Amino acid sequence: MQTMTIGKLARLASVGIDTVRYYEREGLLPEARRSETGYRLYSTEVVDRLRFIRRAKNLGFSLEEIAELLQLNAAKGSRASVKRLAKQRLHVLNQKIREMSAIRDALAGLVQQCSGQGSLKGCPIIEGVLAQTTSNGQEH
Amino acid sequence: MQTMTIGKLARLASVGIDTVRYYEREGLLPEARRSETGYRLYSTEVVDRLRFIRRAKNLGFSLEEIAELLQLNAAKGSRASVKRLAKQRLHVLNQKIREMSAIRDALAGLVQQCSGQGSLKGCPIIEGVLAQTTSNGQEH
DNA sequence: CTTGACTCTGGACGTGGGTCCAGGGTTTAG
DNA sequence: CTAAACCCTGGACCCACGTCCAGAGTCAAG
Repeated sequence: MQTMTIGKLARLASVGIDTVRYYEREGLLPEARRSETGYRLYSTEVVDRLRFIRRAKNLGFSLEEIAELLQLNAAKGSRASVKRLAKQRLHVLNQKIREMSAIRDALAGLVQQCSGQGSLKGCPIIEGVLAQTTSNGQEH
Repeated sequence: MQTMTIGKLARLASVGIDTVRYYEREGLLPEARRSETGYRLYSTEVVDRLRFIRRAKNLGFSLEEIAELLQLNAAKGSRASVKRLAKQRLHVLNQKIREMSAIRDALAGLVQQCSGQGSLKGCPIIEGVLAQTTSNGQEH
């Protein structure tokens, strides 16, 4: 079997049919060949491409970044550019993990301090959130 | 100064005006008292409540969870229930951190293997994403 | 031939947490 | 008095990433 319609493709790649069409719209998949009656027809290579997309997504790449990767690939881009992209991703990822860990530690500290008994008056968790006498450099 | 309009409140709490109204709609803030001409009027306590919300959000609580916290507070809920909520949050947070770390490690491995030189053919990053001969227990 | 499974299109809807806008009224400084 | 700066409401819009729907055509099995 060399050619298949969208349903089979979707099944093989473990994505939804709508997702395939969505990726086509978004330019992550090339426009499919059509049968005489308008059905999209795919070769097995597209299964691989879809799996590539799915895995890159699992690695935390956004669809936009994946499109970029695919373009590099198609344009025979250099390894350097791929590495740059991956490093960027890695950086963002590390940043996020650090932030989340800080939050986790703060929360864990509060939970540990809390006896879990008694009324809310003086509950370390509530007070902990109330207190925090600014250390936040927020700002959108 | 005991009472203020929405703009000042928003400035003091470092949030947007629209955000304040949004929180009121969502039940995170009580409906404000109004002036004769319909302006919302706030006391300084509301600044604290807004800051509480902002900080809880910084700790990774969703608005829904924050509403729950505030209700516990208002209903004089027990410390146990607050602790339960916080522990839940902590659990989810740890889970996420673990997942992200796994992804980070996978990506870091690929980046390290990649020389950054040459064409894409044989680039460990691209191949790494292509390969991954299923280990994914994804689904929907 | 009919039934059911499959596909097509265009467009609406969903999430979470806001943000922005138009078209009005109000308050304050000069 | 006028202009600037503030406030009101209801509703549309934003992000990413899809998901679902209606209404219609197509294909394979029995």
